[in-house]
Amino acid sequence: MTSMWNPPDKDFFDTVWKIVRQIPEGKVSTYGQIASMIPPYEGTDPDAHQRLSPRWVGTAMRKVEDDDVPWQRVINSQGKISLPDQSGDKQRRLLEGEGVTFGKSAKVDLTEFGWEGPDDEWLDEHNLLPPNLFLKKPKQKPLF
DNA sequence: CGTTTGACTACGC
DNA sequence: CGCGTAGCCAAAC
Repeated sequence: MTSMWNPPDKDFFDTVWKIVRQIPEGKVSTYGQIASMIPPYEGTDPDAHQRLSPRWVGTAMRKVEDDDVPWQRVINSQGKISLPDQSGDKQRRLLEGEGVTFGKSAKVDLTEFGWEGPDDEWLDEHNLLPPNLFLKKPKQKPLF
């Protein structure tokens, strides 16, 4: 039930779009990183604090209609584009037009182009969490 | 109202 | 590195 969300937003699509609008030109973020910024919410089991699955960030990108949401700046955790070839090419061209470069295996170097997230003040204003930059094991160095 | 569906990810080879 | 797989979970149907 959407009313049980911690943030005041009515549904998580708005929250996802709001975050994606903060990604600056020339930078990229990942589905998992965006998802990690949204606080846990109460699921059907009150004890289980659920987090938004990165899949839903992808779903939110698919539903983007407003031109002010830079959907092309969200790629997957491998640094690659998660779209069928034709649309993927469009996304790649858009990013290249912003200065993002693709290396071997059509991968973006996240250490160079990865967005580190909004500043603390913005996060606080919107009741969101700092992005989890530790993509794999908790005690690992951040990937970017 | 139950089933299917992903613009995902971590992990094991 | 690449590839397959299990888990993911609200929305769409």
